[in-house]
Amino acid sequence: MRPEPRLDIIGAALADPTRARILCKLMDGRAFTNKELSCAANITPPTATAHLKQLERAGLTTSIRSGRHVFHRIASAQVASALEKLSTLTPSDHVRRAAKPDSGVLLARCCYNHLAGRLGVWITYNLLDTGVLQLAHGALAPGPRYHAFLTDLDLDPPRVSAHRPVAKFCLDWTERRNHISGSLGIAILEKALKDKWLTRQRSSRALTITPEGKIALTRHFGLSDSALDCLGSSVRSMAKR
Amino acid sequence: MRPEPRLDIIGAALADPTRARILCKLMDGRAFTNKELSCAANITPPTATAHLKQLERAGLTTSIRSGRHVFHRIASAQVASALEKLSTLTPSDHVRRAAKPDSGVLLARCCYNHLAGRLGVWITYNLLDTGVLQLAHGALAPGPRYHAFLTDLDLDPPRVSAHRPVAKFCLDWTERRNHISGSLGIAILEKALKDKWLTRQRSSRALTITPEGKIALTRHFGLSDSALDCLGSSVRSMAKR
DNA sequence: TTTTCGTTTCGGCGAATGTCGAAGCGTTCT
DNA sequence: AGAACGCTTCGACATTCGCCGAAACGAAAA
Repeated sequence: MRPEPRLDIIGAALADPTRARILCKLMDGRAFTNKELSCAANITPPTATAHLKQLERAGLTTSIRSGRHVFHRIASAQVASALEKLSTLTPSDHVRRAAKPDSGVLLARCCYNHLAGRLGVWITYNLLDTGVLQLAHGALAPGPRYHAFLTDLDLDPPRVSAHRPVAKFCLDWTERRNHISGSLGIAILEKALKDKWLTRQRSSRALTITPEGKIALTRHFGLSDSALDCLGSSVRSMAKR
Repeated sequence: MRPEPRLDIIGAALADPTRARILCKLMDGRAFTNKELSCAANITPPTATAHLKQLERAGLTTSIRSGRHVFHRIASAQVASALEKLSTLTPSDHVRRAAKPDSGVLLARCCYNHLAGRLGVWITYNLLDTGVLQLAHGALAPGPRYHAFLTDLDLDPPRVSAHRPVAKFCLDWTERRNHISGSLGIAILEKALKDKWLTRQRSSRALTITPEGKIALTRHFGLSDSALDCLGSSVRSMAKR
């Protein structure tokens, strides 16, 4: 047949709004059951089954049985990153119409396994400003303060290999600006969740900044009150448009 | 509404096999008319119009009128790279069934504006081996022989800025291995086409290596006869599976 | 064992969509 | 001006697909 990639197979899997919602729900990296997903997407379990089957056949998700539950999750980090990249292309009028300013999604959210949203962008630029990371030919590399930063946060130095970058840019669909993924990005999100700087919200990828989190983020990433206000107000100002 | 990216909008645009074929045809970076595309996709002009309208509405393509012709092309490099990344996810059984071993697509093809396929992979590793490029924390950076290489090939030194990497990895859907894009990748393909080392094939992204090209590629990228045979035979060996 | 519950299969309904032929419109060539 | 050509719109047809309710299946709990 045609010696071309079958874009339509994956496209068809993404083509339905309901499936897109399911995928977005799964994009925080956790696994969910049929019932949870059908509830989140406002459909009945039979319909969810059909959708999940399609997603799995297209290779976008995987499922494992555990007793009478079946857990579904994104098939791989590769899939997650391709989907995130695709989100970038969403026509801007749709994003603006869809994004409720008071939802936390614009402020802080997780992107498969690392931090995104305005907070993610902020942290990234702070890491660059303070020399923890630096730009080298358009790519992110450890900077002079890199090891001090790891010690400060009590992080294991991520295994730095040629094939697994410490940090790389990941384009954010709400901000259209880069934030960091890579092993450092993953470690930061893990740390923030473990120490309860951020807590997951029930039914979305949004994250909430706890009081302790505010203190810690201020200390480690220079997230001043005014910066927080600024993040908040820029969210609010978007609502008026 | 939902504060989530509308993956389904782009998904719907990709969902149809015919549209996928059109996109693949456009992925070589050139612009084509309605008629050319309808012919390539085995549909009538009216149908092509409908498809191209959808692609344009989804922001994947752009069109410009020129007299009584309308040329369509991929909307941006960003779209091209997202699509290429998405191609990576194509279920492997479909790729294997679809890829005819004797078509040149596996050997050498262009990926929007740079070189891909086995030749692209080969050249990338050769550039790394010879110190033209080097790995720095998982990213590509110019190596010690970088400027000598540019002089040797009579290339203008691409503008190296922090925001426009000289070279970056681009995952190939046939090889599942990295090859280079970025300004250097673009320059190499341009040079190869201009000096007729490679010629485009009529109706696909595949490229043909000319006799002069073989000599030049041998000189500049160490592409020995045995390496060529190896590339060819590994193509052949894939056919048996 | 019986009950409960999560998941899946099946059948049917309604909406959306890919396809084409015929016809209309605008540009270019003769 | 007239003919040729490329693109688009329109109408009609067949197919696909999302969705749900009812019912079946299978594992856990009572």
